[in-house]
Amino acid sequence: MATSRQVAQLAGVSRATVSRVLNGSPRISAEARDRVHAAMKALGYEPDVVAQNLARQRSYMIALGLYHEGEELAISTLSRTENYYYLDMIKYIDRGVAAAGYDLFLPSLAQNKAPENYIRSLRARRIAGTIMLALDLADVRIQALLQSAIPTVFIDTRGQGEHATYVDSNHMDGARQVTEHLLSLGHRRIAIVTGPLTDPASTERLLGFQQTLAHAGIALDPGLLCLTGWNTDEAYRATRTFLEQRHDFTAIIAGSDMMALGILRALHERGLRVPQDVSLTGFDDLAISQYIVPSLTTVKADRETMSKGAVQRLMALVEGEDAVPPLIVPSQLIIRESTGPAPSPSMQEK
Amino acid sequence: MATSRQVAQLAGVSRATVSRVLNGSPRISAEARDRVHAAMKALGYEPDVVAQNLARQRSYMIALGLYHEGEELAISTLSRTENYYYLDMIKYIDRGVAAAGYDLFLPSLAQNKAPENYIRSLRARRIAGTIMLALDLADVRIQALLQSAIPTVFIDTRGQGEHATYVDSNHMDGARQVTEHLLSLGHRRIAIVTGPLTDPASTERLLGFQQTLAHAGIALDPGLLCLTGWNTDEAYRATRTFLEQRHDFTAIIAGSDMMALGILRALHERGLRVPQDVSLTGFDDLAISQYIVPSLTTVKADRETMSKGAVQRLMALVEGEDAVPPLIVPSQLIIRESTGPAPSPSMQEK
DNA sequence: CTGAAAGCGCTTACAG
DNA sequence: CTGAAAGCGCTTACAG
Repeated sequence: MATSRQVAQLAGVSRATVSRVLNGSPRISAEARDRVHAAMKALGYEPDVVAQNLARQRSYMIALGLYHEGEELAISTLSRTENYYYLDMIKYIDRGVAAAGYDLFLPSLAQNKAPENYIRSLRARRIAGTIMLALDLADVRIQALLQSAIPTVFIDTRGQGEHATYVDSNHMDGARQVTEHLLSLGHRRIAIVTGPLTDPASTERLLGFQQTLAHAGIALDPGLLCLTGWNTDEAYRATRTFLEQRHDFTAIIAGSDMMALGILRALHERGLRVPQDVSLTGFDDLAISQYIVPSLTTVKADRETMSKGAVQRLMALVEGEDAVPPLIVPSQLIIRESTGPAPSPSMQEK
Repeated sequence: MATSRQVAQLAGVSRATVSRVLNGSPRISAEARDRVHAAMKALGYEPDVVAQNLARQRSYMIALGLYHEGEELAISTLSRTENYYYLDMIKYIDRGVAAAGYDLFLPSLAQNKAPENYIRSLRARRIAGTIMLALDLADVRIQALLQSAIPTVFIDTRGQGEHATYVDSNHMDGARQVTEHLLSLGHRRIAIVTGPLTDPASTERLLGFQQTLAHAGIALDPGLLCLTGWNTDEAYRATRTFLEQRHDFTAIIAGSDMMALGILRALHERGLRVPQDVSLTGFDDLAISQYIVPSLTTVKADRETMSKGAVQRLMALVEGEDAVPPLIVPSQLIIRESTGPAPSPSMQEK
């Protein structure tokens, strides 16, 4: 590996000049610039990122955290079905961050063992900022992050602070759309199988559901509310238990597409057909949702817009802007095979 | 952020001593150690990783590359359905790497624009080693990596070199198991819908399939071989086209679970039921495969063993061992709902 | 526009 | 066992 010293020598300039050329300083003569560029080419010079980071006292790395209640803040959790939703987001985040000249860093488990060191370890790496996915605002590490001066954008959690803002989808409106869709198909007894209400996304959706029902003159039956975890397996198990107690509904709104997959199986095992016997909807619109049989009616979260918005906001925070406003992205209902008219022996049409 | 200088001052020792304590040097007095530890606690000291990396001329970061033909070597590709298979692997890799005191680094797109700089940029970061998933050995960057002294473990691609080894699953035996399973169910006309034969995994499986058929006295009908891409959508489209030409088979072996999902939809749209009309099998055993309806018979790749083996081998390479032997992990057939007896109007039982 | 010098916060032979 | 000093490869006021 060639060093800036060698480049300087070959170009017949000082290392300071090499550095200036490298960093696109304006006060440099065209001639010096050309000589340095030629020398860099000749030597195959690539600046030492580690040394740059030390000298500049900052790095061009963005930490990416992933979090679900009780879980670690690590990429490991990506393999959990409840996190498939984040895969595209990571794609767009990676691209956005790369375009801005940053790299993604994934803090691993080792650092999470001592929560009180979380911030310190980010600092020790001169992390420029962090993007946090799906987390629990009450977590001590998150609180520490909010207190710190580290620029942060939260996705799917509404964390705000002097150096923090968020990006989220409009859960309430999504719930409204899907509820109206089911109502228009004649469904009156609609069950909800969703994630814990400690998660604001669940609560907002529940609210949208409730309001829409109320508009239609229908009271929410608390016995049709089934709370469970966000992943496929938990939804599957919860639905099995739920079906043993109740089956006087004609539709289920699942908290996510991956949950819907588990619910679909539970219904299947019970001999209930979708959508002939029960209509089923999800949230998210994952890649697989259009392929499963039946394909899934769902509320699409515009993850591309959210991710790009997150990167753009993070860069603003990194540049020193404060009071960066949050972004709420619209949700969109996508109708597929899993929803159909309410079966006739159900409630009468209005 | 406290520095080692402040720690030294508070403890009444030199910075060299602080450094020695930090790195667990044996030649240090218990008394000095205690004083330094106390000072570190008092100041909330966390060593500056960037400075350590520069001084040591190495970092404790492992680069993780992901690659499919024509694609970038980036985490972005994780969102493609053909890469869901790698999600658990990343989990185990992250954990293994963290346990060894390393962090994961995801080289992003920006660096890939200039392929000739790929190695340099890894070097410039003092990357300790790399783990490469699913890639094309012929790629120029991979060739450069093999030439370089950077320790590398390939997963699912058999790259070897002085500083490189690989971990793979036993594709041929997996193909044998699934073929025997279908034969035992009375299937005689079996179609294969798989990824391109430029990928050795496909070729090995085809070989296993072919050999097993031959053992049973059956010749491979080339018209029952359908080559396409690894993702869900490509498999779906290819199967649709395929079904317009042929439907004189009673079973399909898909190249992966995600491909099977697309094939399932194509069959569904054609009015063919699984497994009553056509049996269907996958490869991989993804989390969703047990939930989709019908649940999928598949060949499980033991991703936990593969990943752990990869980390262990990478650490050996990083420690300077050479000629680290590769690891081939056994495959295991998992029988679920998507396979059943060949329908009666098919070939006669033997 | 350009260079000499100090500094970023560690580590590590070299002496003792 | 411990310290003084040099070094890792850059960047950046400070002069000129």
